[in-house]
Amino acid sequence: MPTIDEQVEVLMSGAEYGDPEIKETMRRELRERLIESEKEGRPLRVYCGYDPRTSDLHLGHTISMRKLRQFQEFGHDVTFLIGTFTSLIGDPSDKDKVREQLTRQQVEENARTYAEQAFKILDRDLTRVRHNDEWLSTLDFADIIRLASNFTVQQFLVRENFKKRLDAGEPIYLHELFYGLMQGYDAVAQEADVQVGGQDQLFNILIAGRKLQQALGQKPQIAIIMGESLPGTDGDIKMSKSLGNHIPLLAEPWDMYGKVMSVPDKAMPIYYKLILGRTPAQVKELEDGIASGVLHPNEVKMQLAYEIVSIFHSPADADAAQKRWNEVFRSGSGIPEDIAEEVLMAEERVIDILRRLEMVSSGGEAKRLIQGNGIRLNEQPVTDAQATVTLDMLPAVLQVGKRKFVRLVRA
RNA sequence: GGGUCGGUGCCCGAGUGGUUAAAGGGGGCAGACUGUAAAUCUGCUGGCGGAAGCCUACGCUGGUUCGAACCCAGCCCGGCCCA
Repeated sequence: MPTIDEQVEVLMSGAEYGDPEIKETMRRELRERLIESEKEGRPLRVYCGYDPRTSDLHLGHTISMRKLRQFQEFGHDVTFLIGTFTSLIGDPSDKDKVREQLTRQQVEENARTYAEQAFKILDRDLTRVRHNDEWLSTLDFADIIRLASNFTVQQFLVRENFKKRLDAGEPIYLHELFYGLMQGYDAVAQEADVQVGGQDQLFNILIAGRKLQQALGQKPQIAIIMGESLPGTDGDIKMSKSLGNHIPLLAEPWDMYGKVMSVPDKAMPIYYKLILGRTPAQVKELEDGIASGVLHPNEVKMQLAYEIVSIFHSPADADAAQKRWNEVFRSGSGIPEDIAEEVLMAEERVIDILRRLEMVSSGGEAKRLIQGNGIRLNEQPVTDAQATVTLDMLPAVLQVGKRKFVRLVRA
């Protein structure tokens, strides 16, 4: 087992607070708490919360999960907290979308798959999975007012997120203030020693959580705020489902592989660092290798995709995805072997086949694709919007763009 | 409650009576090229229809008009200022 100081080094790595003094304070408190823990033989209670409003976690979430894993490896008590309560309430900020409120069942279902996904990183046997409606749903209005009385509005308004919107004249809903409060109460209810989160959670963890714990006579939790966030497939903006630049942990191997390959070259180093856990020295070696021409960027990216698929699926799946990638993009034929087959019963228009198989979303889209040479039949661009496939043309491979295929066969 | 500004296509945002399925940007998709679904350049970017054409769309509901995103009335929602 590493020494306390070594542990502190590992556990604080990657944490940033936008203020060196806070970082020092957190480092010091963590060290003290670790010593205390060792003396009392009591593992630290560590947790990170995840919002189950959407059904899938993505690569960006794995950064905090890796951090939890580190605590786990040092023998601490890790809780994977699922924010079921907040999801049941629903967030009315998208008011004109009338977001359908998730039912308890849906939330339960999401929560269940959440933990499954998380176990790709966390140790299943050592992870406590809890839902915050366990304690939040039992508070009554008087409790909430009492909790709220520990804060001033000004304390909330220093939060950058709110300040910016206030200055820009954008709405801030009252319930948003309560979200911070609820999350702070999570820390209280669990008597947390440590909470892990991203930059967007800085306020909730560092201010709301700690303050509330102190007000209620607990020792304030240590905040581990992960400094770097993972850019999405666009390479610039933080990965998020709502921006559509995410890579879901549940993505199929081939899709996951391709999505990683679509990440711009410039983002490769940070992926190696945050997702594969390469050390700064190793990352620098990669960068230097590419710069000097020793390493080929395409090979480096394929390696990245391969390793990521291996982690979240299996090496065998990664092999298959890579093989297919080579077939489609690097060999002459461009048609992979393992594609779906569809039986054609009678002559049918290409447009109708595509629509029937949901390879296009509308007839208009199909026509546009045909105009742009985006649809191929046996590798020949289809140029006539009315083209049909007759039975004596079978078997034939119909292709949309570079990555959607179907093999049409006789009955 | 009063004043005022605003609500436009996936998102942001122009448009203020007719050539407006609605400028521009982002995003997305496709093509070329390549080292990949990187980068770069180009094209496309409501639905149905073989086509002619039809339908839907500028917060909601009515109205004026040959014709409305655009004018009028009421309503709903938001920002700011005042109370």
